[in-house]
Amino acid sequence: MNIGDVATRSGLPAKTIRYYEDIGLIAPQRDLNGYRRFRERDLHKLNFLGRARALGFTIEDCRTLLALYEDQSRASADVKQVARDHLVRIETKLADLIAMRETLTELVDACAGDQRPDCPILRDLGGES
Amino acid sequence: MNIGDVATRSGLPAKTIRYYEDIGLIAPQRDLNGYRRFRERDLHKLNFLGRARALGFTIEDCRTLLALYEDQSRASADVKQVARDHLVRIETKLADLIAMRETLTELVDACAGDQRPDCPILRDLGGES
DNA sequence: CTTGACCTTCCCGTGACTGGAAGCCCCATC
DNA sequence: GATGGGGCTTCCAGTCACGGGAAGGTCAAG
Repeated sequence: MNIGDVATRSGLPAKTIRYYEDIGLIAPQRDLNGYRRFRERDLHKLNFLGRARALGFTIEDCRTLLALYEDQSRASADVKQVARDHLVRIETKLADLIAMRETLTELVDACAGDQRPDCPILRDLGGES
Repeated sequence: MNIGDVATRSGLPAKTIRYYEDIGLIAPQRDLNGYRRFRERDLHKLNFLGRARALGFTIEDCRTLLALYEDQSRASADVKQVARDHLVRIETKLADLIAMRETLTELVDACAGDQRPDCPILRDLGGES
């Protein structure tokens, strides 16, 4: 398979796949003409990466997870720890976003949204609450 | 006031304040020695920016909001639109994060987290659901 | 006069890509 | 055999909102 094929089959942009090779997540072979040659194993890794990224894992998390995936003597505790740490990051972000949403919703609701200049949103941002 | 003073009083790092000048959000005067000289008005703007950023508005949003703030003939509808657009972005991110949290929570709960290699998290990422 | 805290500019790095330019390679068609 | 078009390659630059750190000027205190 060439890069275009794995791009289609993995759903990842070719650019991203090249990037993943750059940073050492995958190591496809090369044809004589310099083209990357992907095997099923590479495609499988890319799918793994796509799913992990979709769950919000960082690239470094992905590197760790991929190593654990390929390590038959891993302890599931190590995998679980990576996932749990990530879950904590997600919870933190969620809390931040929920707080923002609450404040913003209040402000938006309080704003008339007409032609007049008077605006509770700007009053709040300006510190004149 | 020098930059250190406004940094303390606004809660923004000096680096950030210089950056805001770079991109034209503020325009403090200069002393003869080249030091930035901030007046109350500048500090007020920085507080405005700090609050807007804390609500997750992008820098470009902040630029728009600041312009509206200083425009006495603004329509509150314009402010409201910026806020509402931002709210939509937040809702989208929230939905994404909540979906991630759900999947991750399920996977973490299903993982024994012991010394054995068997792991539902890796099975899922590997596509062997 | 020296010390140390401040200030200045400048450049590089972050994360995870994305866009684009310049240039091969391969296959099909005329 | 020329040509056209699509796919592949590398490399460079940009994104967003700063942060780190170097090299050097400035200022007030002791």
